[in-house]
Amino acid sequence: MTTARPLRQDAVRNRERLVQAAREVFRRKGLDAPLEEIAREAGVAIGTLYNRFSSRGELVDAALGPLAQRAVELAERAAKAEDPWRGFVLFMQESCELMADDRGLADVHRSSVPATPVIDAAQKRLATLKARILTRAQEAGELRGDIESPDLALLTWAIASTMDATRQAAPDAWRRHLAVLLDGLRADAAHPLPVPALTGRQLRNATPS
Amino acid sequence: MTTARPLRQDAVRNRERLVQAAREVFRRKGLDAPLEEIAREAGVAIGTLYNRFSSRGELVDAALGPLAQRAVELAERAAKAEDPWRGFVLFMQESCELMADDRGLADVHRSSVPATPVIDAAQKRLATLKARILTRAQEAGELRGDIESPDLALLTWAIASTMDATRQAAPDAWRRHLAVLLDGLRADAAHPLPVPALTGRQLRNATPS
DNA sequence: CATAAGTTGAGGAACTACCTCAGGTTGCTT
DNA sequence: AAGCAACCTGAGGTAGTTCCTCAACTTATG
Repeated sequence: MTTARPLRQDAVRNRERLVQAAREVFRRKGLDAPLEEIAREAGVAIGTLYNRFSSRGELVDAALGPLAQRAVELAERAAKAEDPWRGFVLFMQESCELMADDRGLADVHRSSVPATPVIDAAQKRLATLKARILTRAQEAGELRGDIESPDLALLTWAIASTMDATRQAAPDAWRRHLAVLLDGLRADAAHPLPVPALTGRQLRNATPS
Repeated sequence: MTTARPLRQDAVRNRERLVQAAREVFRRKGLDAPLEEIAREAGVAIGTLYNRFSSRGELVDAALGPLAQRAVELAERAAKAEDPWRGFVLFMQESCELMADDRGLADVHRSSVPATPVIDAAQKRLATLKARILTRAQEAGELRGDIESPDLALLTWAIASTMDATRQAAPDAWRRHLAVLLDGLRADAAHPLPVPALTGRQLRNATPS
């Protein structure tokens, strides 16, 4: 086992600055933002970034861990809402709000992320909760029954795309998009769907933007 | 006025090959595909491409003109369908089918195109027809009344995104997405929308993917 | 103050795509 | 069939991006 020697104080400080900067840059530009920009934002040389984080993944983990946690907590709340349909709507809306505010977090939802332990765990947990939220709303008879988890993933994905497109011009435009989708997701609006849902495998094979 | 001397035969042949190749490559990769790939597909040197087409726009015009025309014809048919709602659904469905088959054409719908005369004209015509199709369906009481043209543009955009994502893994997945959207667009499914629609200006300022 | 830990940032490597132009080839005219 | 202009070719220059390294310098710490 590797005995980790404590970091020097300036190194600790720089690490913290880098994490902050990464959070901010990822928020603005998504998880594939140039690392050099993060170093600049942190007021630190690029070499220092590579000293502290040997890969983008480590930095993503450090920066997005807390945020991903918030997304999970949100899902947990929604999964235990008294009214299953309201829980579903709540989840969709607040997830989207988080995504609208943070491109990096949107990348997590879209799974367009370099796999990292922390993010992976959050995604797994999210997947479970999403399935529960969906099933509950269906069993309550409010959410249409022919929708499956992968559909939800795809729709979320689509909303993330309109967000990316309209973020500058009209930061709230996605709310209309989501509202129309939600209306289409109600059981009483349902007309038969033309093709079967994606399998999990197909969804994983879907290429991020 | 410039007297255009006729092209030499080999030049004519190469030009035609380039247009064919461009159609194919744009179809697969979208309108920002590398020009070198088009030249390769045409079995012609890159210099020749630049001899025949001084800009990407000219090539786009030559390659997509006919296809854009088809999209317009489709809209014209839909705009004069006996049943306005069926016309609307038809338009959405067939437009999406064209987009699913041709990434380049999807770029036209998304307006993520270097402005060219031919494409511009097609887009203008399409915009008019779309507005008519929408209005008719609304006046028939089938399409929800709180939807406006820019909404439609955004939704089409979103579907194009899911297409891009799932094209390989599940080429028909977008049909489910569209179906849910259409259900949400019916007048009898409508719940009030939370924010105003995009203005035309905002839509134009929206950034392509 | 000695030393190891840490920082720095210019610079090399690897892509990608664009566009040019000198030199070779070929169609077309007479 | 000769000669010329039109055409084709593709290596190579330009430009932008991002990644990552490392020798030289600085500084925290015991």
